[in-house]
Amino acid sequence: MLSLMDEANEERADAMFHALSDRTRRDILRRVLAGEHSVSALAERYDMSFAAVQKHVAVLERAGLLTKRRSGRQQLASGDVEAVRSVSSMLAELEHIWRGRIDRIDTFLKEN
Amino acid sequence: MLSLMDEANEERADAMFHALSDRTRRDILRRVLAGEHSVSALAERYDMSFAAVQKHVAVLERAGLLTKRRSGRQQLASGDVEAVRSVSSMLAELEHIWRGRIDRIDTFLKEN
DNA sequence: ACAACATACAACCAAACGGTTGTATGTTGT
DNA sequence: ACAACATACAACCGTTTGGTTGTATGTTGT
Repeated sequence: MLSLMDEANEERADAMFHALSDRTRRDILRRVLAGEHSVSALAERYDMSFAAVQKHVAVLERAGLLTKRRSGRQQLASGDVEAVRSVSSMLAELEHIWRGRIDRIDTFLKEN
Repeated sequence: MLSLMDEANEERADAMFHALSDRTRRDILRRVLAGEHSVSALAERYDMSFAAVQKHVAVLERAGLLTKRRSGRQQLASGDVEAVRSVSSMLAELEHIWRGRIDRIDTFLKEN
């Protein structure tokens, strides 16, 4: 039960950090967090094929970092700030682990 | 000048997010944030070869997420919380971009 | 001195990644 | 109806990734 949820969380983490590990994808994410953009509007901004940009958008979508909604023949992509926050909270957990270590050191120093 | 700094930052971001995109590496990072561990002590914890774990440690080190110090024949790895914070601040920048969008929407709604 | 240990690194391999081109499927405007 | 547009997706290709084994180098304790 617990390990299954952890497994799912780790999988989400894998997908999110992987999605964020590419420059073009981070740039796309900035644009779609600032506002809705169609896939072709996004593609115009980069020096690569439409298909390449479309794949990057798909990676971000699979990671949950953006969602798409249809508007006529266009697919409008929009950044999901909640997903960004969930990545932040994973990092906050890491910082929390570190703080525990520092607290242990402080306690040791004060008691000796 | 500015673009060179951005280039360096993007490269750091690439390395950090890539380092964080692997389960085993995130787990290693948790351990070394909690306290110093030798590479072989870390390797004992995982169902893979010593060399594989050593490579994971090297990836985390190149990304600046951990540092090593020699102690006799051991190499003690320690997590760098500042690097974790710098990743957090990249995400905070994304959230800031999103907030700008929301503010623009709010302003529009109030003025109309 | 030397055996055991801790680490690093090269060479190799299958799988995944980031890009390409080409094709299929909807949607729009005339 | 149909030409143009917007998107999706398959097939392919060179590079990178995450793993392996084997070997070299340094350090320790007896």
